Amino acid sequence: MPQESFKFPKKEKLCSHIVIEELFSKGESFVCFPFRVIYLPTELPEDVPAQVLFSVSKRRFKRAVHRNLLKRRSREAYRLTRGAFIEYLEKSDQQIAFAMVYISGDQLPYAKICKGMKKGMKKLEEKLIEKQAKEDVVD
RNA sequence: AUAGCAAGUCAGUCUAUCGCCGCUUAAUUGAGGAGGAAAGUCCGGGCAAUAAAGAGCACCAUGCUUCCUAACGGGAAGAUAUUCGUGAGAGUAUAGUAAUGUAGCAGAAAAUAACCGUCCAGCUUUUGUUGGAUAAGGGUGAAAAGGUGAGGUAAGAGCUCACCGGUGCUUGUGGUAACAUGAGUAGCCGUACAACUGAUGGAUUGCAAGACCAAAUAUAUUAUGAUUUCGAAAGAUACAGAGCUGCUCGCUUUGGUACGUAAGUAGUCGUAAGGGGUAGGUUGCUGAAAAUUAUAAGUAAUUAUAAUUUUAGACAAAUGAUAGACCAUUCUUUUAUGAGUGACAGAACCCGGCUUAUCGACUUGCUAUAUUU
RNA sequence: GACUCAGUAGCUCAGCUGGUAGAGCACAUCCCUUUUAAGGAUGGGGUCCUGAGUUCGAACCUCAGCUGAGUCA
Repeated sequence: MPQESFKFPKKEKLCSHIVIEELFSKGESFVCFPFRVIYLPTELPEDVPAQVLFSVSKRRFKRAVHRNLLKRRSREAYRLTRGAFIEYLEKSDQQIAFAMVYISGDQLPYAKICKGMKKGMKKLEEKLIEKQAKEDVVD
């Protein structure tokens, strides 16, 4: 068992204008309590399995401090829980871009966000497996 | 002791593990990484681009004095008036009214005031009416034409006088000055505001400014190759007309058709160069009107000198999470445990202010009340 | 990040240089009509976004705040 890497460098953040626009116009989405996940398997400019973007609406949280705090918490949760998901992607040789949009009305503590994140990752993995299975059938 | 006023300071602390951002190193090696308001974007600068000979008008801002400052609509120390507070103190206002403009409603009249009233004269038997004098009185209004008293008068009136209030001029004293205060003298003195007058300042746009490098795609332009279209003269062939000549050959000449070449024109395709420039990248970007400490000058804002230090630089945007201990505080209650809370708020080109938000704690000076000595 | 606007009746808007806040539609009542619509008459309805200031007096002028739009790649 190789030691799990908890690093989260800039390569794995979604920064490209073009990919983001494509993601929000073409991507599919589902809700998983504190988050709304939008995903799109595409080719990425960097050599990594996945790129993520975290977003907190200005409409729900007026103050920059609160938005920052929630983004940090969700980023931290992703960093610690994504191990299995990345492993799966590497095995199946896919690249994916996805966005996590925070939709809860109040500020949740770290523990709840972490729970939601775990559920979200699992669900996303299942969806991808389903999709690939369909493609295989079509081929 | 309680309650306050002013000025200022701090903005929970420490340890471990796993991370993030840029810098650095041979190396996860090393040392860093959010505020007093980073906020609002309300003023003033730096910096950049564009524009510009100069002047005036318009427009906008400011408004007592002296000082501070790179500059300001900011600040410091004062002046006058006024409001709040028992008080320490706090707030607000302050260019000018010569000409021009405005002052709704009410009121006789809103700035060269005569509606009622008072008085005089004429006419009229009286009631009344016409002409004049008069600002003492009149339910108004935000504001009513210096105030009080006496003299005076037909009735009144700064019409005259005394005292008081205010104004202009001359002048003494204090103060850098605003101004304060005293003496003399004059006319007896009409309010407020402004778009009006005068003084000072203001070019516009903002780092998404601007500068540089530059894939992919399309391509101005240039060079070159291939190909296609158009295509003159000369030449040759056949045909037609005319002439030499009546006919044929031949010759000369005209016409048009086909052939075919070079220069040239236009298009298409390829190759090379190439400008502007998109994605993206680099720069602008943090060493500065810098910070800290000390000394000196000044009532103070602030300034000068010396020493020390380098102290965030991201760009779909870093500065976090978890665990434990301590600190402060709230609730419960078995009084030493348990549960909870930790203000406002997050750099975005950089400075100086202003304004707004803010839990709790501390320092210095001062005030009021009560008690004790 | 920088900059520019707006907020007035249930809705859409006027109100320009301070002096009683208005129009259209909508609503209510009455008239007209056999009835409805249309038409006519009358009426109600306002924290002028909020709070200070200037002024005798503020929807309007000044300052601070709140909310909602827009422009710049």
